[in-house]
Amino acid sequence: MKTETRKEEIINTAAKLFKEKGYSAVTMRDLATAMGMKAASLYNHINSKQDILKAIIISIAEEFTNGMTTIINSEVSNIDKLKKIVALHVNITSRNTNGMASLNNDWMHLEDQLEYYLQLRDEYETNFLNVIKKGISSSEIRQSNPEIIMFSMLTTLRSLYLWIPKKEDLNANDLAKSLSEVLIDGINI
Amino acid sequence: MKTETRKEEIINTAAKLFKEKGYSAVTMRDLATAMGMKAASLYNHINSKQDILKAIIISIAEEFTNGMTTIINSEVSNIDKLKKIVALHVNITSRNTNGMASLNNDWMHLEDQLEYYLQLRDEYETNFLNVIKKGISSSEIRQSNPEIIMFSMLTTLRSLYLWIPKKEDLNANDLAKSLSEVLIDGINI
DNA sequence: TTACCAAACTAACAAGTGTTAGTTGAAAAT
DNA sequence: ATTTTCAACTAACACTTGTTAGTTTGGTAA
Repeated sequence: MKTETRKEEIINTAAKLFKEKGYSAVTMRDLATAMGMKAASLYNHINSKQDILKAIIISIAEEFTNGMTTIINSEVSNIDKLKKIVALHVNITSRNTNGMASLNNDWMHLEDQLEYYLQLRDEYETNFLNVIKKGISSSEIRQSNPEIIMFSMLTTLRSLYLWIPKKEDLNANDLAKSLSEVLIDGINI
Repeated sequence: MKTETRKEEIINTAAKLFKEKGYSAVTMRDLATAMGMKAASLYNHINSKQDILKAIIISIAEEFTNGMTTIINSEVSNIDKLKKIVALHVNITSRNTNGMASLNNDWMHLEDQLEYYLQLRDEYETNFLNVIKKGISSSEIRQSNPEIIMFSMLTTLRSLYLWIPKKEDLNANDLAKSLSEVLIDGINI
């Protein structure tokens, strides 16, 4: 019950392949080859291809939900909440760039868990938008279309998985700081 | 030779399906059903599934290349060049949101044309980055990491295909203006 | 030793894949 | 009136897909 390493190895390898070609284009034989085994052997560890995708995406989505809840409930300014959101994305993405690719690109291939995923995403975006709206109301944030601000921030943050692996020299803290500078100080009053 | 409408219908329908599920997950039978015909009949109009993807992606990529060339050669400030780049994305994306989805998500499934596509993308990003760097040198743009600025702008612009269809009420000019406000006035000095 | 168990294997399946060949009926061109 | 062209069709192909069943192997516990 403690060392589920083989299963996790498979899931991590799958995430890497999914990042390169997408869920649908990766076959169980591709995955098996990458693991150095035969396709049928994978089923000693996992139940189905779909279960792999579920394991990758849902755990990350829940990390975001939990992170957002903590931020929402923290007693700081709305600008500082936005900075925490930036750091949350940098943090989660740094630890699992491959998984983030699946979350971004293959969520629609979720079957049983699709509805749940969409619910989490919806709530997340609602919370995000509320921080921005409150920031505008309280004059922390420049008067501007809050949806465009969120869209701009969120798409940038969602694309971090593409960018972080190319900039290994930049550590997470520095990146979060630079990103906040570009994303937030721009809209800051 | 003038009215290639049937072929174009197939390509546009394919782009719509590719947007929803991705190139690999869309079968020729899916496409045929969406067109109201049998899979084999598609081949009276197109050569292969791969050719459809090529037709979708390469034409858009070349539009971007041409647009960027015009902008680079125009005699305006670097900030105004950035605003023109924003407008270029809004314009191309508005006219073909489905195709933009394929360009963003399925370019890696290009076969013969993959190298060519990557070359166009590389050049585009180099030009984009140069405008930002020059803008910083000439003190039009706030001193900041030019790559992060480009990354932030480009990922937002590349995600427009997700956003434009949801905001039909906003016309292209207004959207370009609002986006420039958020993306550029933030970094503007 | 014996029994057990995790984790690999081979073989096979039914269904689905992109694509080709050849055919048909209707419309357009001659 | 005849031929050609267009755009659909049926049938089939060779291959790939996710997955299951049953077997083998090597190490660990009894």
